[in-house]
Amino acid sequence: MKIHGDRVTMQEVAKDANVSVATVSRVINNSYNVSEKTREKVLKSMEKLSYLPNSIARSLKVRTTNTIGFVVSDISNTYHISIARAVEDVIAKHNFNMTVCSTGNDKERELSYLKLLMSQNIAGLILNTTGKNDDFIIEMNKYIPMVLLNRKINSPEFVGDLVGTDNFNCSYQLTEILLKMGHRKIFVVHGPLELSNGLERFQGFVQAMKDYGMDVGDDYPFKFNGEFTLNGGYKAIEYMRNLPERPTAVFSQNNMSTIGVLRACKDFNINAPEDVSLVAYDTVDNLNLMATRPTVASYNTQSMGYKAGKAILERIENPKLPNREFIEIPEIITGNAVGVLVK
Amino acid sequence: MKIHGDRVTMQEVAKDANVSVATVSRVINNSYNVSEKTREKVLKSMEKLSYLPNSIARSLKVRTTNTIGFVVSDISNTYHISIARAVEDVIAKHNFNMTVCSTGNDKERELSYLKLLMSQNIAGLILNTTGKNDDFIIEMNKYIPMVLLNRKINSPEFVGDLVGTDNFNCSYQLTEILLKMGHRKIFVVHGPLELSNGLERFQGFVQAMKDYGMDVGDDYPFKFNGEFTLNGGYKAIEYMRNLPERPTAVFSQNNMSTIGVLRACKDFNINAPEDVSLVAYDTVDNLNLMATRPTVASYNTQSMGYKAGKAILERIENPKLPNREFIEIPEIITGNAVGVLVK
DNA sequence: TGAGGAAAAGAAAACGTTTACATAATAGGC
DNA sequence: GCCTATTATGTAAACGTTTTCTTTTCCTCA
Repeated sequence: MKIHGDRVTMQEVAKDANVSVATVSRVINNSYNVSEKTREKVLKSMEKLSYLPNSIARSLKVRTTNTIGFVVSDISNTYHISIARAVEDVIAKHNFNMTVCSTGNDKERELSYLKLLMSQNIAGLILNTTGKNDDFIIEMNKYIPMVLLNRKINSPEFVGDLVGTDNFNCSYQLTEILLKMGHRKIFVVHGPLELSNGLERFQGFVQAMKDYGMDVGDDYPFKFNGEFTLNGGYKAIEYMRNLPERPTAVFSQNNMSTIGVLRACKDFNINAPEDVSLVAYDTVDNLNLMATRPTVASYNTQSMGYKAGKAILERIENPKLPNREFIEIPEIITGNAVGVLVK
Repeated sequence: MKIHGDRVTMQEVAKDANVSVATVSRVINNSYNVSEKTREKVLKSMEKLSYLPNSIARSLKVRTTNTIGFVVSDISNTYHISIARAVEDVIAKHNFNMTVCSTGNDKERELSYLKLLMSQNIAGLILNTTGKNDDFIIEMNKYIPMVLLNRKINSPEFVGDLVGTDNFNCSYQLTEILLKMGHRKIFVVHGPLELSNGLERFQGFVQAMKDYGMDVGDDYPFKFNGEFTLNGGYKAIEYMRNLPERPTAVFSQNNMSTIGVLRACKDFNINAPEDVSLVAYDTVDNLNLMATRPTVASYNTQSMGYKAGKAILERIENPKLPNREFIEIPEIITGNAVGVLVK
């Protein structure tokens, strides 16, 4: 628990350069009132002693850090990590770094991470929330600039930006692809409906169905909450197999459930597009190398991360920026797992 | 740049509870010398004011933080991120969090990240080094406990652990699979030979070839430095196409180059195993869903991350632990892209 | 040459904790 | 009830910076 040795401090640099610590501080933060001669002297001493500033001490004084919090349901989800990677690129240029946290959509875990981050005085937060800690987040938001990822916070008090996708419309569009091909019995593997993105995607599906004359009510047989997880997607297909009537198409509403769906189809020998057609919200890793490729709505996660990174930096600079929304447009990539329904 | 408001401090809690700050500090760190009565009183005040400790101030005093640095070439590489995820799970239980950094194998970027982390007084570092900043790392290592990932540091001064794979033997083994099937003209897409893992994998290949009577010298025609990148893997195949003589098998030595190889094969209509057989070090995402599946040496990255997380915690607790090595055993997964050579 | 002002440098307080040390309160033993 | 040993609490210094306020040094110009 104890650091091995003792690092060299400003005091020592000051002594070595025969100036006061204030002067050393000034050359480090290159403020203007320091003569060229002493600046060089100090720089030389810093070099000689290989001085490294203590960010902790600095942070205590200036009351902010160089760290951005990045809190998502699962950092190992390629969707999230590729956003994170882009964020990193943006903020690294400003000498920021990034603490990443996976909540697993668990209320307690999210809360404890948020508290930890807040106690660590992070400069800003990029958050894909579980939706279960709105009260705390609103409180935290009074101190920490925030950018939301995909999931909104239901409160007028929230101040910050949102980077996300057009859940409703994109979902509508994907559903329509199937509908236009004649599919009507569409099995939807949706996500948690408490989450704004889960709900909106589901609603997009419902609306499209409605517009084509299908009513998706409580008794609609072809739906399953896949929880946006791999396991959930797998279970959805297991469930589907046992239905008295088979759907002709499957619409999985996020990348993880899509992978689950694909694995289950493989395991149970369900072929696409012969047995079912497949469409999916989000793309999956190595899609172009896969044997069975659903038609997907692919988002440019790099661009999303870039925007999120830029947004949080701007918001740190100016915390009272008006709320903004950055909505990404998907690219529809047609796969080989979708076919016209032949009756 | 300025935090919105002012958070509540220990002073205020002390005032509210009508005790000294020392007492508040004591109940927070629940040291023993505090009566049940005042403990309750303080706890109540903390609750009432929703007090959150200031980790920065604490860190300044106790000279350590709750943060682990995780520095790898590319955090969005599924291999790394899934290790990171496991590390996170381990350390989160101890109320640590993790700052992740991608060096892109760039010397300067790695150096600036390491300096930043050191100035931030991280408690420990998990490092997949570029191999280009050994001097600084050795210096840093005097202050910060370290666990290396896959790539060694060439210095007797280094104190820390290594979590890695048995590069030489595993590479040998994969090569031998091809050799036993009759392949002799094996195209090896290796990594940077300055890196310990790059070199050892290459050497494993060379040794296996030698043991089967093939000499892989400077003039061996079937090799290409794919730099452990996707692009590199792709270029390797482009290069291979233009060789006067075609190899009968390809051995790509990390996951990124394997993806590059697979994409290139697809683009150039090179079929496996008809045209070439494919083996690979590391597995790739969604392998089981892919049309062309190389035979791979798959590592349990979760277990590796678990070990790395555990190791760093132990080392933080006790910095003068002897150096340790945790070498993971691969699972060979036979794919459909490997075939016996028919002359 | 000397006064005045600008520029450079220093002294010291502050950021919010922890902790060694000092003091006050309590309990136990007679 | 008094003394002592113990436990509980308080005081103040320290962690390594930044920054305000002073003081010193250096010019410029009459």
